[in-house]
Amino acid sequence: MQSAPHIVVVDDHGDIRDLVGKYLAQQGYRISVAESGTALRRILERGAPDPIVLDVMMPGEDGLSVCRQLRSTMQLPIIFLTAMADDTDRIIGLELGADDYLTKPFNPRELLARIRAVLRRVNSLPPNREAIKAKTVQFDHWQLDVGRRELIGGDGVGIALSTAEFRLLKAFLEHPGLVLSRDQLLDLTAGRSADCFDRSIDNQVSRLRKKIELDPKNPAIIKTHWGGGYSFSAEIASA
Amino acid sequence: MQSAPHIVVVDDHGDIRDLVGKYLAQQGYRISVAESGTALRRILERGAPDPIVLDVMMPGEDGLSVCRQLRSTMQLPIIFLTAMADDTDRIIGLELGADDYLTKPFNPRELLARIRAVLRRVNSLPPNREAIKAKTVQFDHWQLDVGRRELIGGDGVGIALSTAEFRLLKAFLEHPGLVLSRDQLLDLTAGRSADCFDRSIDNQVSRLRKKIELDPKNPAIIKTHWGGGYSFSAEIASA
DNA sequence: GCCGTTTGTCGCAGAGTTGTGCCTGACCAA
DNA sequence: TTGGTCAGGCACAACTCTGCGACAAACGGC
Repeated sequence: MQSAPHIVVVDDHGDIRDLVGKYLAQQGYRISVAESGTALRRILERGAPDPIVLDVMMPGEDGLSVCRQLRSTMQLPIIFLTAMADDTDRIIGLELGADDYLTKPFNPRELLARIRAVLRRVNSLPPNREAIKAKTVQFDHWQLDVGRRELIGGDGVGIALSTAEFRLLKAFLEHPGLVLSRDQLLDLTAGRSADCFDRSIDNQVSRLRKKIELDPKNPAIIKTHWGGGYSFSAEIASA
Repeated sequence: MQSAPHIVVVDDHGDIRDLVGKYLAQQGYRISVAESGTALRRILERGAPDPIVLDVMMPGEDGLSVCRQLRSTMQLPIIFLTAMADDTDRIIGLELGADDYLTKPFNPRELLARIRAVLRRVNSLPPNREAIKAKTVQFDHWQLDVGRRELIGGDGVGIALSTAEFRLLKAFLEHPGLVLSRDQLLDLTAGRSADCFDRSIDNQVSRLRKKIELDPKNPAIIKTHWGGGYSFSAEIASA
């Protein structure tokens, strides 16, 4: 959680700039807005922002050419806004190196979700599939059957895990001991659903704890790091 | 600490100039006041100040145009004062290159906080992530596990660090030996909360010392530089 | 189409952390 | 030595973060 990310919104419509800017500022981001590619370049001179939200359709220089030009000089995450729901344009945008796109009219919440996803990806951990090549993994008094997505207790009794629980547990097993932020966990659990409220991770952790911890109130396997995230602190042995 | 920063307050209201000027002078800053853009330019001829506090609404030439003109000729931190609580205007200010803004009526303390934040940003140290690419760092009789956010003592016993403690220690490890001012430390520890009273750093240092120093009363690792800040003076080896 | 399961969201209460006030003691300059 | 400023440290308060129960929406099987 470094200092708040800096987002630049580029759109020729004042009302969209207002709406988006206001909403994102409210969410704690540092916002700059620009009405054209030229104005954007002026902002960029004063330091690189984290992601850029860029309208495709603008009079004069359009978003695609701005993107093309930016990409040639610097590595910046770009999220496109486009009025055209036509897939062709989406694909062109992504081909140019956009990290994501959104078609108007859009829900501000969804934009927020995309932005967070992009930011997550930028700070993402390298994957570590090695740890889990094995068919079963042992930790604490459990044995995880990766294929069956099932936990087997010391007494041989199996407990079924839901998809999300299994993904979360796998993310932990692939990065044992590390303190993982909620954003990283969202990323690791293949945060397919563009959900933005990372409190959902809290809930998943809570549910998982209820299944695997002897005493869920005093968790011994998944530890909480106040202000930091969670870590998996049990010994792991793959078989 | 170098010589006190020089702040120019530009507002057409005499009472605000007095109030703000008096308060900031009391805090140890060198203050100039101006009632208009013309007066500001006269002050600027005599040397560039550090930040400018600029009212948006002024008769004649307003703050926005003053800002636009300043930005075209020199690189100066600008903090806007605006009576309009409307977010649109805030964003317009940022678009023009303001570094921060404040809506009237404002708390002088908050203005102070913003000024300090801007000054911190201007004097900020370049980040030095290289030093800590390694997974663990050794110093004194400790070994810091960066991923686990844990200190391991010579006896192998781990000590958990809180988020703020970990950030502070990391800041020190990334700039070993350097005397870091409280402002720089606030900046390095991602001083998210724009709190102005740097005594909080003292407290963090105190808490950290209690955890890592053999004798917290006679600190050997984190040294105090009277009137200057703190420095990390242990040998560091990354593994 | 209905129903059970899963999963995200909300809201509140509790826990832990972190900032602030205040006092004491250390350091520096006359 | 004396006065002033700055740092250390304690304790409290405020704050933020987290845990979790409850609810609702989404999903999938039948």
